[in-house]
Amino acid sequence: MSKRRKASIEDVARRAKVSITTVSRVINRVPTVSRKNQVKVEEAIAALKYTPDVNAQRLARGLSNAVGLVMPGYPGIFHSFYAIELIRGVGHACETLRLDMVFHITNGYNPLSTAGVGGIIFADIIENRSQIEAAVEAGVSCMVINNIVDDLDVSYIGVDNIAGGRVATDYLVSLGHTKVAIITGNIRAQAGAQRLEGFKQTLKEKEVAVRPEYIVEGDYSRRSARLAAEQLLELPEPPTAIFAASDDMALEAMTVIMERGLRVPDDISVVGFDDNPSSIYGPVALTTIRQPLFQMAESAVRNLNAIVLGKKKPPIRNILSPQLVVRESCARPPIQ
Amino acid sequence: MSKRRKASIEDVARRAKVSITTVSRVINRVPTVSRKNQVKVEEAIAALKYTPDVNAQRLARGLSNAVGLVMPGYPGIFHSFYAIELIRGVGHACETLRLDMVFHITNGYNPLSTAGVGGIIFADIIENRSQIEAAVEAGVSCMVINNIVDDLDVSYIGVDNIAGGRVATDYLVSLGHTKVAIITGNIRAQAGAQRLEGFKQTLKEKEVAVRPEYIVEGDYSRRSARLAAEQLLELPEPPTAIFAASDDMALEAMTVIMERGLRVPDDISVVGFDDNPSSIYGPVALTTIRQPLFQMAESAVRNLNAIVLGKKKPPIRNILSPQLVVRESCARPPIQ
DNA sequence: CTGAAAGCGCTAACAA
DNA sequence: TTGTTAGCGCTTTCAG
Repeated sequence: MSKRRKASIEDVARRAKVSITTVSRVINRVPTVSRKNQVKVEEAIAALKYTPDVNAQRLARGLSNAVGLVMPGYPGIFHSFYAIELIRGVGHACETLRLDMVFHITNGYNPLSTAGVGGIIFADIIENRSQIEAAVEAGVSCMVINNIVDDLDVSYIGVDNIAGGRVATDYLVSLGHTKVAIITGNIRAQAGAQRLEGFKQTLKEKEVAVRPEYIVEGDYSRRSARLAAEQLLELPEPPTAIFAASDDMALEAMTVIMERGLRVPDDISVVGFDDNPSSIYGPVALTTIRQPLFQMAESAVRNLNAIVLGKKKPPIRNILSPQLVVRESCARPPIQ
Repeated sequence: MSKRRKASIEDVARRAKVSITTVSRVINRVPTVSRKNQVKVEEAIAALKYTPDVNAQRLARGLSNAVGLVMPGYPGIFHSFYAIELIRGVGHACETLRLDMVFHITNGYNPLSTAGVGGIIFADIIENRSQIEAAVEAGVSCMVINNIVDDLDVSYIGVDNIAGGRVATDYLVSLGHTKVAIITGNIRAQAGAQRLEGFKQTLKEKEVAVRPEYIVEGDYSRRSARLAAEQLLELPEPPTAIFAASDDMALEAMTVIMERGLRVPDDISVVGFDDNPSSIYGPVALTTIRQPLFQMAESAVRNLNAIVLGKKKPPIRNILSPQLVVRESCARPPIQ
């Protein structure tokens, strides 16, 4: 392993007997290079196994081809379909746009090293806005997913979570349920809070009692859902329908229900949120609210990139409508 | 939003009435700065909201404070405890070492942009070695997790997967099982193949038949485990014990078993691999093989960093012993 | 179509 | 303790 210094553009130029500029041109696919030089340079590059130094490129260009993805590091986040889909989506978009994805798992408080990235995607939940404020202040373009931030100069894309909560709840009520419970997501985050809000709104409008004991807090983890479901089932008057703020939690709730010898949907109806494909494979396919996470993430990257490149003017704001996907986990309530 | 150009080190120097070098010194905490200048510079930095340009730093230092994490993007990877723990571990270590984590999800074939990172961690499965070879060739330090690569100048850390497979299988056999099946991991990856290898070795040594129909291939996803478990249970002579190459798969297998009205461990024993905490919460706590993924990931980052900084000489190679964690999912086989 | 030269913002000798 | 200066490797005017 001769630890020879990495070849630089100068080495290539020398070897190809052209100027550094010409080499730069072929690297960047600038068309104004003669076929002959083009070939010479490419040969030199191959021979020297030359790869451009991104740091030098970024410095010279004054632009970074990296996008930051920041996610809160609370327990369970990584076990959520939600987070995973966003990572996949961002990762995929970065791959096709040849962007680096700088991934930050954060507690939400530590200052972020916004440095070195062209833009930042704040994914998932933000309990605390200091990081995003700092990023805006530092002049870095920001894109927020699933969290409406109208008072800052940032873009966002997300689903209408209040509407999502409403659609789910409305469906359950329309089936005839009056004892409907919710296992919430993290309610210190906007998405979780809004899903709950939609739930309450609909119940009120339909004149169905909103019982405090039917509102139990989860955090998107299966574990929290198990606890929540157990708590719900042990109630003197258990609900006949449960809306879980994520499919993962809905799945776990179904498992708990079945473990107790009850049936879904005969005894208890369940609706989830996300449209996680794995919710099709269980014993009972889950009725859910679809939010196109992967696409949202991809779109976030593309738009952010366009902003960074100056091709679009921020803020870009995009709220999608969540959609009910009816499968097998809901039915009319059992007759008393 | 006055899009004023970001303050540079020169602006700070001018404002603090010192040289650029002095500013650089306070940024980098070089002790030889007078208290007075120190304060002046800090004030200027605060006033200008200055943050160093990492690209310029990296270029000047000839060193990148970023580490790459590359993971294969095959379906299901992100739903695995395995991948998640590694991401968390790497992320955590990066956070404490103030390193950027550049995350690459790859198909294993596309050339990696190794550029711009000080070192690369290849996590999880590598079906194809071209990327790692390219990285080595490019002179980037590499650290491979859970995959022994002795013929390349790379470091690795991992668990002894053959031993893991042996321990699990041995435990089952020692309980008296003779009809023991395996749901493998991705066997195109070393870890998956070795777990299977350990399984076979032990069976042979203990003179228990290795039946082909008892070896069914999974890919660490719950879905694949469900399919595998169903296939196993539908055999004319179903196994009395199942070793799944991940806890996720073991959990899914248990679910399938229970759905069919069979009991764990009374009818069928199950052992997993990982020691995923969520395998404690189900109806039957899972017996499993522990591999300290989070710690392995952290250690990978620390060692890699030490190598990049020249504080340790590669290759650093570290194979840990997996450990059996006995809980409730295994018992003696049922009496015929 | 090509090349010379001026930076990009910072670090690290080296001198003072 | 401080400042001068020469790069780090690349892009990008601007002339030719």
